[in-house]
Amino acid sequence: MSVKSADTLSASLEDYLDVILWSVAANGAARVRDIAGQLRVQASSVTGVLQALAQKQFIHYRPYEAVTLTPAGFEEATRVVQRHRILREFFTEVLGIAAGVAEEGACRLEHEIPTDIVRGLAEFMAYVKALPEADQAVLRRFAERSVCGSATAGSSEMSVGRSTVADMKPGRQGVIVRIGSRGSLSRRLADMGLGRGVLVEVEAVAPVGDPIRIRIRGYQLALRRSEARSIIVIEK
Amino acid sequence: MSVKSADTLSASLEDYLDVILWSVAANGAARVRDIAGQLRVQASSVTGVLQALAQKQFIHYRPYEAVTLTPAGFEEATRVVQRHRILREFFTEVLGIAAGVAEEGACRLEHEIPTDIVRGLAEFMAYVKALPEADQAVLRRFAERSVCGSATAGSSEMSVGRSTVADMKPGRQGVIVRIGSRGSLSRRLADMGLGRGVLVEVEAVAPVGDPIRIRIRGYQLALRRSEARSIIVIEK
DNA sequence: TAATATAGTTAGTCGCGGCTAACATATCCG
DNA sequence: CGGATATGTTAGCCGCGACTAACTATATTA
Repeated sequence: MSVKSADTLSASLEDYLDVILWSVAANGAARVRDIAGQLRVQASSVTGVLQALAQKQFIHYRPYEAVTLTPAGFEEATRVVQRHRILREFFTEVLGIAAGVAEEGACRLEHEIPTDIVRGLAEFMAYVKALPEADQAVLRRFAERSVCGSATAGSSEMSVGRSTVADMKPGRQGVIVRIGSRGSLSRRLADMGLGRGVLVEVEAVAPVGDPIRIRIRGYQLALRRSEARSIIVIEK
Repeated sequence: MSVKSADTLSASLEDYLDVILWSVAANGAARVRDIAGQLRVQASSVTGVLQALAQKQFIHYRPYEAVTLTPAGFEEATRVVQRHRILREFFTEVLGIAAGVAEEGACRLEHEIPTDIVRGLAEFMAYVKALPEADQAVLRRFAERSVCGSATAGSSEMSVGRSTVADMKPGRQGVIVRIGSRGSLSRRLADMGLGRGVLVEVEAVAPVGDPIRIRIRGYQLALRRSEARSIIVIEK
C-alpha cells in the first residue's frame, strides 16, 4: 500500500499552499488559473500539485471545480505564511534590508530554514521590542544606516568578518587566503610554507597572544603575533 | 557553441567546491572517494559533478587523477565557506541557537540566501561587536537565555509574532486564524461575517485606535478596538 | 610480473518539478 | 440551443541530481 505521506512538504507544495490560502481568503475558493498566474507556472503544472495536496488531505479538490482548504491545509498554510513573514520582517526591521530583497530572501529561505531558527528570529524580535527605548534605538541605528553609507561597498561580503591567524582560537582550522604583508616578512612566511590554499591549525596561543603555535602540512611552527596578523585565513 | 556557463552555481556544485577546498588544503589534492565520503554520495555521482566544475574552470580535472582548484575555483570556494560561516555564527552568537541546529541551518540556507542579506548579517555582527560593552551585554542576555526557559515551548513558532486586527496598520491584509474570545462578543463577530479563513483589510484606524474601519468580502465594517483585539490574524 | 585490490568512470534509471501540445469540460452569449 | 471561448486535465518531455550495475584504470604485493 505504501502511502508515502512524507510529513514534510516540498518547497513547491508550500508555495502552492501559500497562494491558495490568499486566493481562498479573497475569493472564497481558488481557481487553477489564479494559482498558475501567481506562481508564474503553467496551469498544467498546477493540476499535478493539486492532486498531491488533495492526497495529503490539505485541500478539497475535484477536477474542474474550485479548490478550498481543509482544516489541516489551513493550519499548514498559516504556518508557511508565518515563517515567511517572520523572515521578511527580520530582514527589514533588524537588518535594514530593502523591501524587495527582503521579500525575495524570505521566499528563498522559507522552505529550508529549521523551525528552531525561525523561532529564534521571532523571539529575538520580540525581545528587542520589549527592550527599553534607549536600547532599541541603538539597534535601530544599525537598521537605518544608509545603505550607501557602507563605504566598503566594493569589498562586499567577503571582507566582513574575515580573520587572520591571530584571531583564531586554539583547535580551529582555516585556509590561507593570502598574505597581507609585503617585503621581507611576506618572504619569510612564504619560506615557511605559508601560502594561499594552505591549511592552518592553531594549536596553542601563549597568554599574551604571542607566540602562536600552529601546525601546517603536519609539522609545527611558532609565529610572532605580528606575523600571524598578516596571514589572512578563512575559518572552517 | 552554446557554452552555457551559468554564472550562478547550483546548490550541489557549491557543496562540492566546499569539500574540495578543505580536502585540497588538507591533502594537497582531492580524491573522488574523499569527496564522495564527505558528501555521503556515491563515487559515481562525484564524477559527473567534477566534469561540470572542470568545464566551468573551477577545478583541474583529468580522469583517474586527483583534483585541484583553479584560482577561480579557490575564490568561489572561499566565498561559499564564508557565507556558511557567517550564517552559523549569526545563529549561535546572536540567536543563541545550539551548535548542531546552527550548523544544519547554515548548510540549508547557504545556497539560497541573497548576497545582500549575508552582508547584512555580517555587518550586524560587526556592528554589535563594536558597541560599548554595556550594549553588547543586553544582546548577549538574549543569546544566552536558557533554551528550556522558553516556557511557551508548546506554542512554538506559531504564536510568536502573531497579531490581531488591532495590531494591523492601514492598508495591510490578513487572514483570520480564529476568534480569541467567547460568548456574546464572539457571537457578534461571527454574525458580522468574521470567521476563520476570512480576508480582512484594514482601511483606517481612528487616532486613538478606536474605531477601526475594515473591509471584508467587499464591504466595510467598523470595529471597536476591544473587538479587533480578539480577532487573531496572520498578516500577508 | 601477473594477480588482485582499490579507485574511478560510464551507462542507464528514478523522482521531482517544471514545460508544451493536445484533448476535455464549463460557461457565456447570440 | 449551440457554438465560441475560457478553463482545466492528460500525456509525454526535459534537466537536475541522486542512484546501481558493470566496466576500466591504477596501485599493491606475492
